[in-house]
Amino acid sequence: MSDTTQPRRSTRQQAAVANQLAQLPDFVSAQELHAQLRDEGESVGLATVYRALQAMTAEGQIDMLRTEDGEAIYRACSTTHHHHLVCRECGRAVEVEGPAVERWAEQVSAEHGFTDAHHVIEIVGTCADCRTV
Amino acid sequence: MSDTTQPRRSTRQQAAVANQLAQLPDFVSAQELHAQLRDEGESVGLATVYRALQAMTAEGQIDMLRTEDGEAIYRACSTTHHHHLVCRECGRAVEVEGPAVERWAEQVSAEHGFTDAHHVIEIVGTCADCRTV
DNA sequence: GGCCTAATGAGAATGATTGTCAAAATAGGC
DNA sequence: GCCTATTTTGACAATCATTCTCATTAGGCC
Repeated sequence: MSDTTQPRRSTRQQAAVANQLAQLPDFVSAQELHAQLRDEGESVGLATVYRALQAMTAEGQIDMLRTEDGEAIYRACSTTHHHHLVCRECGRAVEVEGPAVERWAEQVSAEHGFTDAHHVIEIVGTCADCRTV
Repeated sequence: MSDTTQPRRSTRQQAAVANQLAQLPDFVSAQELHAQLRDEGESVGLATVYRALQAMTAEGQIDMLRTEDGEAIYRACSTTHHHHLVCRECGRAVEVEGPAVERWAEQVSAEHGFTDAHHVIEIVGTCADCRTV
């Protein structure tokens, strides 16, 4: 049960989702993405959009995170490993890196006998713009 | 909308929620908290549990964050801050601390003008027991 | 005690997400 | 190009946390 990453079949629908996502600068929810595709005539079933997003997330091709109210949002992601600093008011997200943290995570995992470790870090705060309101 | 913190009326139910939360070392979902209260005979309506948790979160008395699958979980603020190292096979979780990471998170937030920042770190790996299977 | 108003609770409503399963599409061998 | 085994799709039902509704109950205060 290793990550034998068996490639999925390539279909019009999956391509449409990947394409749309690649052209969007910001995070979108599955629902929004589905609506956009429909508006562009590239109609894809809602369940299929969810499945495509799940698959791409599992394969690490896109980033997924949660809004303050629990909705999952997705975005095409640069190949570099990074984390997010999200504003709890406006949802604006900043990508941040932290080599020190990467090392810490590796070390902690190793100390406890864990292998093949991945980690997720989310920092939520109030950004300067929202604070001054 | 400053912290005019107009005090809510104090009721048995709110006290029960606050109390229960104060005695739990870790995050719990509203559903779990509701079940626990029921089991202890201190029955409180589910909607009321949600309302109490919302109010306490708004007043900054407790922390709220989201699990990977979007469920809201809550914890009394005073608990020692720590993170989790979770096995992807058996679900076993180890609590870990990392002062360096805490400092890093604070620093990154400040650099980008974010205030009042909280963070969540989850490390997922395969533990020694599950690897040897 | 009695009044005013906020808080409660039971259940309905909401809304994102996931499951179901027959029909359609893909990859590969011929 | 054609056929077949398998995967993927899509419409809709099902799930499940969370919120809403509204009649009833219970604080706070005189």
